[in-house]
Amino acid sequence: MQNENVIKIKDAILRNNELFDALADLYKVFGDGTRVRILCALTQSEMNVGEISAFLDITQSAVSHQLRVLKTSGLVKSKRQGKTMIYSLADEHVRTIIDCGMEHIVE
Amino acid sequence: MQNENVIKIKDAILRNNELFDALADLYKVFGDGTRVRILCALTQSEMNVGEISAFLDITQSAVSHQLRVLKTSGLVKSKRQGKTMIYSLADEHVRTIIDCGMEHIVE
DNA sequence: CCTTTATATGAATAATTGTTCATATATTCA
DNA sequence: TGAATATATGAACAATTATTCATATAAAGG
Repeated sequence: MQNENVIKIKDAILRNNELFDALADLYKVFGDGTRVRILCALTQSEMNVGEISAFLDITQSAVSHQLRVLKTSGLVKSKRQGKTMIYSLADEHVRTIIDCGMEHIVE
Repeated sequence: MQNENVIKIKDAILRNNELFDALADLYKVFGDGTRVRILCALTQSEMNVGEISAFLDITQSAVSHQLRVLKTSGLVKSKRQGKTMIYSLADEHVRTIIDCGMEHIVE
């Protein structure tokens, strides 16, 4: 009894559900004070882990854990430079999303 | 290697801790599938609780709980119409923030 | 009033998550 | 190679949170 249209509609809903979940997952990453601080710090300039840690006064371990979250979700990228790892924003979208939120806050 | 500029920037960030927390709290609200669905539904048109519940196939209680979160954080508003409560987006920022996230997703 | 319908809310539970501590891995340099 | 430095990671713990179930409140109509 599953005609083509029903299947299409189901697919559409499924696709949308995945989209919503992806959207929620993205915002979840921004929904933590430490991660927002790291991202905002990186909007100013790229930094290595130690610098971020010192700059934001957060333990190295916590920074490292959160950087992994940020990298996994594609918001930051890293490059090795000798013993240190330099992190930077993955793309301009990150800046845009932060700005979007800021505008709502300071309204 | 903490020169004056670093210290200044650090102070600025520390003073803005409240801002970052506010920003994180805002994104936290978007960081849940149910709430994103509700918000997206409301971008189409205002709806009462029962309609949202049926439309998204979520229990009335869950919808009501999340609507409270959304209202407390200023993302939706409500008006009573007889026995029903009609919810709508509080302002255009909500739409903008969702669009911002969408753009990142579908890149 | 009493019943029905719509919505809100409180308590309990399960699941997720951020930090810390200890330790592992990786790179440089003596 | 061995020591020192930088970063990553795993386990454990505490805290937050989303849902469910039961029930309370609120409005409308008889």
